[in-house]
Amino acid sequence: MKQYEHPPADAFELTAVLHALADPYRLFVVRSLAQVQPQPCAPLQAGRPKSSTSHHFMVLRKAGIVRTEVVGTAHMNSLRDAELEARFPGLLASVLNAAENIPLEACAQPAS
Amino acid sequence: MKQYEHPPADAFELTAVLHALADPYRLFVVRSLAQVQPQPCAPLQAGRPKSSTSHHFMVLRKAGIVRTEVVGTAHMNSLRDAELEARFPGLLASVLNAAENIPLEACAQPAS
DNA sequence: TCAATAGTTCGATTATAGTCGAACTATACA
DNA sequence: TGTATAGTTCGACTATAATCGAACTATTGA
Repeated sequence: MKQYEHPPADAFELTAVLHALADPYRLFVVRSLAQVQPQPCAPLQAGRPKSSTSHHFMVLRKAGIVRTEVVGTAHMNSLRDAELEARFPGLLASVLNAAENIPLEACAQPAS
Repeated sequence: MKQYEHPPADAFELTAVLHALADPYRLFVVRSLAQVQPQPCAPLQAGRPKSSTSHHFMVLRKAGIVRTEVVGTAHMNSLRDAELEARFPGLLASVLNAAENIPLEACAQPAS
């Protein structure tokens, strides 16, 4: 049961985290995980092909925002919220709070 | 004395703000302005040509992070911190706080 | 009115990032 | 031992963004 590499919290880079959160679809994923955790990739695809979804999850993983555990055929994703909070206090919370005005579905759409 | 267009606070877009802050040089500008405010562009160039500097200030202005007032030949920049705080509470503060570990000079370098 | 200063705009170039189909891997389960 | 399911990897293409020199605009102050 091969698992993923995840950067340790002290290797998180602020600009990488901000960049990862600056994409509407990735923000949708993060918001969805904040509500239901953990979740596999499939229900979060929002109409994208699997290859695009996979790419965005990789960006989130490399930035340290998401942890992915392989459980059978499913890859279960959860937020590394405690580690992010320790490293960048208040950052994720303020982003999630700021996103609350935006309809969740609107975020999910592929580029218009 | 021609002035700039600045978006109203309720038109700020979260992803645009995050994208603007996700660039090392722009983060350097924002951190510098947080320390000394207002400042013209010139002392913040950090070795870049004027055209690059101008481009980055435009991104910051369009996102609503920076306000630029034309005063004589100088363009005085300041953070729209109160408006950002009202629109996205805690966001700018947590980014500035998170950036404190990073040496300010390191941010300023053009891409390595 | 002329030079100097501060910054913008333009256009070209390059680099980075997103998108997608197709082939591939790994697990589960019949 | 198939076959279905979940997700990755690869490679090509496209879109977006950064970079920079050169020409331009606006203001100041001699």
